Amino acid sequence: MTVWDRPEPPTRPAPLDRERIVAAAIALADEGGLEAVSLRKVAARLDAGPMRLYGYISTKEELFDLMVDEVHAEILPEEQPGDWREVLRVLAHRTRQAALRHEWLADLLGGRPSLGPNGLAVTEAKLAALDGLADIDTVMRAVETVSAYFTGAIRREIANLRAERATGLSKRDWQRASGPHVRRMLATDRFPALAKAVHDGTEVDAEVSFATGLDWVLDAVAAKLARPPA
Amino acid sequence: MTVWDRPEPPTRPAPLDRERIVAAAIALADEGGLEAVSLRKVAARLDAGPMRLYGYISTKEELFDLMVDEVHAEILPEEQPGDWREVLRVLAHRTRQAALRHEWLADLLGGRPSLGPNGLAVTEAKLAALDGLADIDTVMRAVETVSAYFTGAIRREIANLRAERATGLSKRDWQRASGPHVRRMLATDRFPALAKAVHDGTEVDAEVSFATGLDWVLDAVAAKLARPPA
DNA sequence: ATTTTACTGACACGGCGTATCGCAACAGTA
DNA sequence: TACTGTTGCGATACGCCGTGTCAGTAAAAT
Repeated sequence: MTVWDRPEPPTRPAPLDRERIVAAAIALADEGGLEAVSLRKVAARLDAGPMRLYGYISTKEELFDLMVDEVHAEILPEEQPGDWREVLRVLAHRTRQAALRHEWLADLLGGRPSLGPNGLAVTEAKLAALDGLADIDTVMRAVETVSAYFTGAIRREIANLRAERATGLSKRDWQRASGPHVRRMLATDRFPALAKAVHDGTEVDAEVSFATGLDWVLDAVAAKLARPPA
Repeated sequence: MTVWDRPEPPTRPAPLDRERIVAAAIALADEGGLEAVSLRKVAARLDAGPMRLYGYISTKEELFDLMVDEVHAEILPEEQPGDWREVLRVLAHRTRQAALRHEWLADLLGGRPSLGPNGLAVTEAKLAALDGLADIDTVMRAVETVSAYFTGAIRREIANLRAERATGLSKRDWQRASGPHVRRMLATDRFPALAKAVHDGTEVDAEVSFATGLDWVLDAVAAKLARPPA
């Protein structure tokens, strides 16, 4: 039996692993948002049928969890510099930057506990930075408070960014309430303080605003660390 | 032609309005979470075909916006008592309570700007509370910072609550890392600070934890109000 | 060489959001 | 009272979704 008689060995399907699946999903999400991620499309990117994925994940939600954990790897800096304040500040900013790179992260942030290896590593870094500076409960409260702040701030920032993009209004115009609906509402003078804020408020860079609020919260933490609880 | 010959007049479909639609959607979401809300099911509750809703909303997202605005009506207290701090604290707690009543709110909070009448009214209340206590930009920063904190904190609280419910673990057990995966991770001693926190941390009531972090942030705001920015 | 195991992928199911469009009920006119 | 214009309802349909089922097959174990 010569070579010519023998068929080629059947091409085994390209091997799959979670890494490749997650990478494909992230690529899709980066391009078209979370809603562009479907198991069918992820599988198609990997030349596989949708059902193939169920060997690696058992639910679409799990895929999202893996995606978030993957981004947490980007968030964790190689080496931690400086004092606790610097560590928390850097982690907050890196999370924000990750969300600007991967806007879909804003949809997932805080939506489920991050128990993946990278998520845990980030939490570890936060706790380690404060370790020994106060009793454990205060430390945990501090980490949770800072995290809650930047989670919420990032979500709002991305939400506003999308709204601006969708309406085609610049941030300045939006703040000036150029949207017809908001303008009409403000004209009713049922919202005097809001109207004043929109009218007189300075345009602020999103990053500056984020950093300022973060500093306030860090100040608050510093105050509690200095004077441990009664 | 007697009555008996004439058919009854065709029953005109029960009139619809946004209020009834939103109420039906909220009921569905309260029962089965956001994912239980489909235009088809909302319409079915109102004895209507799905397409009927498109006269009142043009997209499912708009329905979500209306739902959020409706809950904002619950959040706004009838009368505002006390000083700015009290106002912000009450609004934060009422938002949290609304999210405990309507857990799906956690999925939507901060996801889009709240420009409905009730959402604007809540923002107005926050701004009005601080009006005149500092320059406008500081006031806005304060409102945003507090809002970011409690948005993030509420999301985390609901996320944890769901995780506990899903795993059947009590909060205490979960904090003790009884989940096999987390326990295994902690055993690797790659997360010493986290392990210590889990092991030595006191169990804290969610509301207390929320209130504590909130007070810290309010302290930070108070400090900035006292000493206006350079 | 044979049996067992594990995995793939085709198919199917039920549900989804929403575009299209014929039709029926009302409002206005003569 | 007949007619006409307008409105808006709902049946149908399209394409997509997540995922259960299951027959087939290739690898591994015997």
